[in-house]
Amino acid sequence: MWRVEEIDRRIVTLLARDGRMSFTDLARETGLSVSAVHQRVRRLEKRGVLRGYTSLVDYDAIGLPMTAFISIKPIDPSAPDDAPERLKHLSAIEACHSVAGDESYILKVRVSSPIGLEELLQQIRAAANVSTRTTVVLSTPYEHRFPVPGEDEDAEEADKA
Amino acid sequence: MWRVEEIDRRIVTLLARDGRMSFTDLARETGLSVSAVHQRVRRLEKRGVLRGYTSLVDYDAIGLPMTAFISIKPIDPSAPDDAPERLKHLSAIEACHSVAGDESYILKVRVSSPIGLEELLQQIRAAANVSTRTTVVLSTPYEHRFPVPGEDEDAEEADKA
DNA sequence: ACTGAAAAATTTTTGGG
DNA sequence: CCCAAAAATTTTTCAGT
Repeated sequence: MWRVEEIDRRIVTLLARDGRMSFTDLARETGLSVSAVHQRVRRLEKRGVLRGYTSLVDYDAIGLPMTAFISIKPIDPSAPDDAPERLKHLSAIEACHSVAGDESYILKVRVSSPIGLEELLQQIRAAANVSTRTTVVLSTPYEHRFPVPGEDEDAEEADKA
Repeated sequence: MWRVEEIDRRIVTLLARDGRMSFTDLARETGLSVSAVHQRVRRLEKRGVLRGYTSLVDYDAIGLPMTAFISIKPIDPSAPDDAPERLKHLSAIEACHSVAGDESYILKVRVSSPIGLEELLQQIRAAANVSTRTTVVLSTPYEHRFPVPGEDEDAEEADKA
């Protein structure tokens, strides 16, 4: 896998901060011409570095105020593990991560109420033949931040002297 | 909190699927005029239902191929709990959720390597005076899906007869 | 790869029902 | 809250370096 270079990285960062930023603004921020950034963005899209764009939604406002993480474990460990396939019709599941550790997947889900969560858990257990462990989210101080590679280094000016 | 009505919900869903969809396309999909959808989108933004827009990034390509969930617990339970504040300067932390259960927060992080994760854990423990429990993500079958309220009901045509 | 500029399309404003 | 149309801006294409 190749390394995304400086100016492309800047474009990706800007679009992560504002997915609708115009090419005009991207050009101004990067010092390139409009057509140059345009070309770069299209290339980043084609190469899959930019996978798409989305809006950030207030889930309280649309009637899904409850978030939870559900860890799942197969009841029959010898059965083929196709849980993601079996669960993907459940639209409440925002994400599905395969993980190391005692359980096999972590799901992030959004539901309308405790009863909605209960029903979802039943559907998950039935669909994938798994046991579940649920962690309810109480609040979310922050989310959807953009991790920048090499930003958290401790001693950045060590080799200046 | 008021209820987002049908057509606004459709707009939100469309923009969740494609955050750069044009007003022209939104108008066609909703059957409204361009200015009507424009007005509605601006209102949804002002009311905070649409919180913003972002690009979906391939973290492998930008040098952050490793994802993990880190659960944290205060070492001194009597100290004031300002962990989110103390941690938010760490850009590797994509999200911070306060949760019910044995631990107090779940962090989602992106790092470049196992060593990067080790260093991040040290920084987290030092900055927030917490113990950590880490679950490494092996792969992500899906992510960033948009949960649609009322999509997972089992018996939808029960009261038709 | 980048630039500048023309052409095409979209966004935003305006005026009015 | 809705539409239609004008005005402003952006996106997209393209010839040239």
